[in-house]
Amino acid sequence: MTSSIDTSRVLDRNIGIGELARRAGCQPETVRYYERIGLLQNASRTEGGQRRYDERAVRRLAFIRHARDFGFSVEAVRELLKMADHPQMPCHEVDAIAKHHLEEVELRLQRLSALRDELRRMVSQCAGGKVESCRIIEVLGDHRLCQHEAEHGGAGDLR
Amino acid sequence: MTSSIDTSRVLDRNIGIGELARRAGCQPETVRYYERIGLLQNASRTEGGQRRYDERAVRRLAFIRHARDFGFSVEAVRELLKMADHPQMPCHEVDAIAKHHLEEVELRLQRLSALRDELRRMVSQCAGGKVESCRIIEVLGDHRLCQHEAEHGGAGDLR
DNA sequence: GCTTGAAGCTGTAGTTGCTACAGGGTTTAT
DNA sequence: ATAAACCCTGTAGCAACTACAGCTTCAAGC
Repeated sequence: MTSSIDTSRVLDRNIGIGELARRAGCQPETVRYYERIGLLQNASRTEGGQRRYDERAVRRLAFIRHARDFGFSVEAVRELLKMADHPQMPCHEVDAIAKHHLEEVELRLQRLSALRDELRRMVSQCAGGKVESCRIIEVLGDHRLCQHEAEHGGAGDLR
Repeated sequence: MTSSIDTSRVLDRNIGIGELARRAGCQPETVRYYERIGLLQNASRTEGGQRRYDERAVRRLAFIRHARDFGFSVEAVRELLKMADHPQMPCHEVDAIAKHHLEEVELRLQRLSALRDELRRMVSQCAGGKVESCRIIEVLGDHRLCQHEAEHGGAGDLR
């Protein structure tokens, strides 16, 4: 929170990339990266060429970081920003992006919990003897030992 | 010479990279990649320089793919293979790798389900009006609107 | 005004685990 | 002999940063 007495005018254009990054919870490199890929517009510069930011930039970067933390892809964030920049637009697109993302998250959750079950089973069945008779190695070596069969060709991106 | 009686000997060394890949559920490029990074040993070659595999290679590749599908990193797979190659070793290391992986999966599950809840909340609260009053944009713009507070600096890798 | 240490600059390369070419050569069946 | 299918190497690309190297600038203290 900007507990400001005045400072606003002085500080406003006086935020360096380090402080900006710290306040939004990322690295300066990430900020420069976002600028390079166009999520942040080119910052104003000092005479010496260093970037200087204001509070608006802090909010924008925080928005980006927050959306990224929510797992939105950079491209989705780009869309969301575009919409956030145009408050008069109807928001069904925002909604669509979020819903689509929600679906993907739910899918990943399903896969991941199936994976967890299988791992638990593997781990619990390992008697702790020799590799020869290790249940984990066995299961990994023989797909038929898996409990759930679906998508046998590969679990896809189950990160 | 190639009398059809013992196909096993003839066929055994006669698996091309395409068939190998198909049987293990991946692409030829992936096989070459695994060879390059040392997960698969250098294949024997025909006079013309094409790779030829046997059944053992099929099993090894299937093991790798299966472990990867389980979300084990390539480095973890490398360890697991080393151990699978030495059946007389005690298997507690295998167990440790699997347990460690299980923990990570469970952590990801927790984060992901928190994320799902938040997304559901966001989506359900969006009234479908203008972006101006869009709950989703609001939540993304203001971290304090999140329900769960933990790890406020960023959710880390919550894919 | 000068010095010093922290912070910032650009550009490039690395990360993970593949995938996708381009531009050739080989195998196999007919 | 020829055509189709397969395979080769090497390089570049993907996402989303991160990590340098080798330099310059800024801000604060004296």
